[in-house]
Amino acid sequence: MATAPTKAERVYGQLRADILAGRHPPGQRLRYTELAERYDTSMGVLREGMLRLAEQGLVKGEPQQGFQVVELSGADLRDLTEARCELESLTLRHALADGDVEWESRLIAAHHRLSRAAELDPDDSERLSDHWVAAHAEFHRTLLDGCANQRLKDIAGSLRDAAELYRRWSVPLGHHANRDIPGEHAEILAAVLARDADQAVLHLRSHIEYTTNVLLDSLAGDAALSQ
Amino acid sequence: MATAPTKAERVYGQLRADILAGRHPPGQRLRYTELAERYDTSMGVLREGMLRLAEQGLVKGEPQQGFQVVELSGADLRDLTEARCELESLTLRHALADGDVEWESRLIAAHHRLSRAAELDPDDSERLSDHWVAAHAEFHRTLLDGCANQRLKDIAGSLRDAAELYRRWSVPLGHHANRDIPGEHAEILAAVLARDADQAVLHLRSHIEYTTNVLLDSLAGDAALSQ
DNA sequence: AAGCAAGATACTCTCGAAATTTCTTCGGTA
DNA sequence: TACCGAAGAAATTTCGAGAGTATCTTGCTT
Repeated sequence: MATAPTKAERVYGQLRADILAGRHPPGQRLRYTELAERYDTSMGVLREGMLRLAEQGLVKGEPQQGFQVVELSGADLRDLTEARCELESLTLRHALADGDVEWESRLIAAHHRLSRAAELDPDDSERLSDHWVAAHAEFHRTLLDGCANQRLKDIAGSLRDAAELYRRWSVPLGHHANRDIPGEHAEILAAVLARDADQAVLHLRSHIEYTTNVLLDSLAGDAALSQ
Repeated sequence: MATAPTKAERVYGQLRADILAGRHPPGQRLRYTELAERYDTSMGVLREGMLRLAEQGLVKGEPQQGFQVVELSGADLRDLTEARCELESLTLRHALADGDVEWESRLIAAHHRLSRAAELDPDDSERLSDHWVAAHAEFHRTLLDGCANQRLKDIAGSLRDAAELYRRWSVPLGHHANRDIPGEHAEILAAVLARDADQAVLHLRSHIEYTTNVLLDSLAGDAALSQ
């Protein structure tokens, strides 16, 4: 059959993508009967997927009360940002130490694709375009990809996914900030190509923290996400 | 019923504990029919547990070929150790910055319990005693527990679990090394109580790396684990 | 010896029953 | 009348067994 990847895998992937893309809002209860119809599958397969996502921290599950998408909170965002800054800095330093010309080439390519992608959704100028989001994720993934330590890369990746939820739900409120995101990416790239680790880490950290500060500002007025 | 925690939870916990304790050797295939009898449950709940463990990286699963305990390799141990050194150092610094007297007290208590625990199994002097292993894990967990950032603590904890597998399977080969483990713990504790971050991190790193070097030496002769 | 087919084995998925939680209704009391 | 609590009903989650499907093994043919 053409079903080489198992059905559980497909459902898991769709559920994960839908959460990350914001099609299941934070805090929303994930009921089996609803989702079983949406993803055309049975409860068992759904349960497997939700258990996996719970293990990743993308959904939260209590013993006899089902699952729900994790809630967003300013306190967690601060923790998350701190962890990301530390982990991405660390991994980037390793990438600069380990990465070869092949890696540099892929990074330049990813940067070029990102720089040519339209940032805002053509249909809804209040939201980021899916294409740009994908290109952005790919640039940052490639940035750390030079690191030879797979575990560090995996951890940084999972933290980045967690941050994606915050970005999806808060950016529309803060994108007006007068900010040169393409310029920030260019600075990171230039420092990497110059093999200047300190400078590269500095730019990467402020890139990460800038986004968080914008989000925290926009969250500040939102009681549901306070503290 | 007295079964407040769900059955899937119980089976998952037992399976995880059995793997960590070495009752399922690395590389061993985990067949449903065997385990269903061992844990007195059905295939469905077993599958859920294995999927969760796969997400953690404790078992490996291919689409239509079931699951098996992860293989050990020197290369992965090096990556793991590097990651642990970085993460535990980082988290320990945060703990020293955030931790209060309550934390210090718990750490002293954990250290005392560890220092009074018998290191070797009374029945089998080639293996570490379960009691000592538990006390050791608790000391290291408490050491990082002062850190206010839950995400950093979780990551450090999961890396520590992964390392536990290596310890379980390699220590019998290397415990002859002339090493003062209680002294190493005491040095870490003293530096923490003196609030000397640099010194504490230094001792912690060498504590972690020492164990790995012993393991790598013992793995070197074992072809199955090379590279 | 290599290739192929049939049987055996193992994994994946669905369906339905059991157990638990949550919601609703009803009666009592201040 | 408003509020609190208990009992029953409904909804939801969890668990288990069997059908379906893929992979591996065995033995035969070329």
